[in-house]
Amino acid sequence: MSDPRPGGDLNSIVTRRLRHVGQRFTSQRQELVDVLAAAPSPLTLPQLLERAAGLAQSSAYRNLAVLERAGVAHRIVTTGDHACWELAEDLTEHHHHLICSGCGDVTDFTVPNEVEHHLDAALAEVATGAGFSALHHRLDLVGLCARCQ
Amino acid sequence: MSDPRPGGDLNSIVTRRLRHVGQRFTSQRQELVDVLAAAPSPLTLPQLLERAAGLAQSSAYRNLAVLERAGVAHRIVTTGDHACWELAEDLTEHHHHLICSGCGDVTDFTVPNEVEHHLDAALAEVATGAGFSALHHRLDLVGLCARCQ
DNA sequence: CTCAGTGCAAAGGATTTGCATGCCG
DNA sequence: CGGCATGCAAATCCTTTGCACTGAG
Repeated sequence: MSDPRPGGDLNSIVTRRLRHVGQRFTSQRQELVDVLAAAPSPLTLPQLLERAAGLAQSSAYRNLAVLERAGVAHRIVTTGDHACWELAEDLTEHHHHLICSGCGDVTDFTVPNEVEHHLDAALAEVATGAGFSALHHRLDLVGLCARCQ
Repeated sequence: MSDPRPGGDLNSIVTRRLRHVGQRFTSQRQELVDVLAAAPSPLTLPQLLERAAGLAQSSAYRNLAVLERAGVAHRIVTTGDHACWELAEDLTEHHHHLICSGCGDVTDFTVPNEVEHHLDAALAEVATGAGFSALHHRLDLVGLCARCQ
């Protein structure tokens, strides 16, 4: 909704990241980013195609893959048939997902900073102990949404 | 490794749960459960087939689906090609996953009770606020394992 | 004898890829 | 011009399903 970041800034960040992996910021990629930025929740490929008219399915997949390699988009695997896509977390803000096991819908949520900090500290410890270099964590709440109960 | 639950007990729990959904505890299902119980981490279907010799692929998929419906096994979707399977959480103990984005390997880990409690409390609050009836949460740490760094 | 369970082979379906064309730089 | 980007159609590959057979109760 109320995005703290001016629209032009997002574009230049995306441009930079794409260039960093040797890719251009084409109009199709622009449209995908716009649609993802406008959505309140991650979108499946069919949902993306609905909102971004005129994109070929294969090109959408290809461009999403490019955006993911560039660190602009992020793919979420669900139990549903399709994967979901959202903007990379550092382009939005750290959040988590409510996943409805009834209808497969995904909704964003956040937890208090204090909880996040506890979590981060604990995870950092685990990662170190396992010789694991952590990139990010993922916290989902699985259950039934209001409509599916 | 050192399982606090006597082997026979697991069997009778599984038998009961299967019966509850009108299914038998066949030798193939027994073998799947055994393999899952012996594994230190979730297994993909190919890994399951390696360890449980002589199972037809389709039967393995079918039986895993049955075990999942019975609440005995749990399917984990990863970014990798195959889904992973593990025993239901109430048959093991609450844990989380280290997911290597290099090789796709999944390793179990736990966090201190105190952190879990903070988390549970915060999640319960979120769920209530969203009219969401939570079943369970999922916390994964994504990064590179020791071998892939 | 009956019916769930099983194996094989074929179907399904999301995602990927090959190839010819269009367009930006 | 050269090479990336795109669209279409075909290929991939995990997973599911149809069908005939086997085995437990």
